[in-house]
Amino acid sequence: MDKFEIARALDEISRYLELAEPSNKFKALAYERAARALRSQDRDVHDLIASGELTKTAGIGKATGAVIEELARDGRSPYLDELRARFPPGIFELLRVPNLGLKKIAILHETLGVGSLDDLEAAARANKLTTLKGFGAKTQEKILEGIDKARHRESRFLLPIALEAAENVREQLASIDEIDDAEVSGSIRRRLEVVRNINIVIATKKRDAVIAALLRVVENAAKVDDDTVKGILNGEMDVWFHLCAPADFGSTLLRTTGSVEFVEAFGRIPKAQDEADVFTRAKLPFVPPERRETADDLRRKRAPKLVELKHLRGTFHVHTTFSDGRNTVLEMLGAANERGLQYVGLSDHSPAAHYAGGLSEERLRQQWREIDKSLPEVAPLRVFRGTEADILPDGTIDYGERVLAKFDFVIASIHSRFQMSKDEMTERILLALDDPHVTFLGHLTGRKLLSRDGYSVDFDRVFEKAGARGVMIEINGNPNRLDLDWRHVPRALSFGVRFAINPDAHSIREYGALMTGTWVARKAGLGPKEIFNTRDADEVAEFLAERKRGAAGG
DNA sequence: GCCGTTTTCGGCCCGACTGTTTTCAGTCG
Repeated sequence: MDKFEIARALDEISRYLELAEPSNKFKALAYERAARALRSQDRDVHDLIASGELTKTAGIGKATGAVIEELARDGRSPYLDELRARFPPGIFELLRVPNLGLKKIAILHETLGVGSLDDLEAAARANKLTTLKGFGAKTQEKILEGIDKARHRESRFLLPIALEAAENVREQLASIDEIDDAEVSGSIRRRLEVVRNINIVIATKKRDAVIAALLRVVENAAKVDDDTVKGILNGEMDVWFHLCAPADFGSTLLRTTGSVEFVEAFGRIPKAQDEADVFTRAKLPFVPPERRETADDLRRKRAPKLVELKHLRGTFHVHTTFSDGRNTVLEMLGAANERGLQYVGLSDHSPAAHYAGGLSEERLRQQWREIDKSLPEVAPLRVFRGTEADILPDGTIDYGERVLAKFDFVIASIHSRFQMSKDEMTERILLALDDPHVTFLGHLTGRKLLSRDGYSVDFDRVFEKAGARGVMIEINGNPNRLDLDWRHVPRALSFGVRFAINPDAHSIREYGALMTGTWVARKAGLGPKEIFNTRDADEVAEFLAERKRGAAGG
């Protein structure tokens, strides 16, 4: 096992310990810390073990060290196996219920034997929860509502997860000889941030043979009508296959890509093998799939040139192990280099974000030394020193004037007090936008797709101020956030706001959020010129320096 | 379970909020 797999196992032990020994929460915390300590190690875990330095690492002691050694050597830990055996396999699915944490889950399991959403619902409906210590009528009511939310979300999927599943299915189709062509359509092709099912268009001249073959590709496959087969993937995701003749592939692709409103506005769909020809024959300008949501999307006179991943020359909003990232400064910079980026803006958390390991001034200086040390190894990559600084409840920016002036750029984000009223929240953000050190506004609404609504805010007032102050609004590409929502972008544009596509990367892998962020920008109709990080390193450096001078000069 | 030291126990990150209490516990970020 590598360090990340081992760290995941340690996190799992930690979660089980909160259930198994709720009175000793620090034991669980110790395993969590050990996981974190391991992730932030530069060196290979097997080297650390061989040299005897493992347990000298801060946060890793005798017990956690022994578990790490077992996992590294055997790929399993008897201690973890034992813990798993003590609880029902689905017990952590209960965490999907809002406001239900491990402490309460432990009580529910211990006293009522609750081990799944179904168990929990039955217990709540039987009015059994109110009898438990720490639970009351309101909690029981909220849990019942929460179960509904958890179930509702169960059948919806984040775009990258659904896309990957869909592409896997499409690859399997390649082995079916009778299939001439296959393409993913539906909301996945439109790059909608949350989708409910997979749609795949299949071109074939031998319909019956393909239908027979499809029955083996997905579970519970069944013919809906002559052209449609429906099935289930991995026991959770609905898959629809749309069969058509090769000469009809383009038209079927258009029809099943949707949206329903867009297709209705399109009117009669001419037959064509190629989708672009469908538009030509209908005497309509081609509309990229991402832009096919409303009837208006068809009426635009000129299709704008949409931004593409390859246009992004660099990126901002990247975390490292100095705060809550999982890869070191060098690893994050190296990965950016491998992606062919010209520049990276590192931005770890500020002190107010305690839970995320926000950086003190001393830790900042250490990080800057580490950046300097790493630069020769990642040349010619340019590195900008930034921060993701908390917008405090009163609207001031964490760190304060003296420290903020030292950064090349500042991303201002809200990480606390989400439940303020709309007016209070708006005022808070407006005040933050007035701080001359702020370069970007981070994840504007704080939403987490499928788990948490964003806080309420007066968008127009925020856009107006951001436009006036020249503060760019981040399009956070983290698939869980995708915040700013593409639906709000046109309004922001009308106030002169500019954007940056930021990955909010907490690991090397999460640079992938540049792709999802680009999808959002495309859905919003943005071109390369409207995205700050399509500019080259010199332009960006000049812009940031100029802004800094403005902040200093007042 | 880990760590440090005023070495072998006591603290471990913290503040807001909510619902449960009657002074606090669990959850969240």
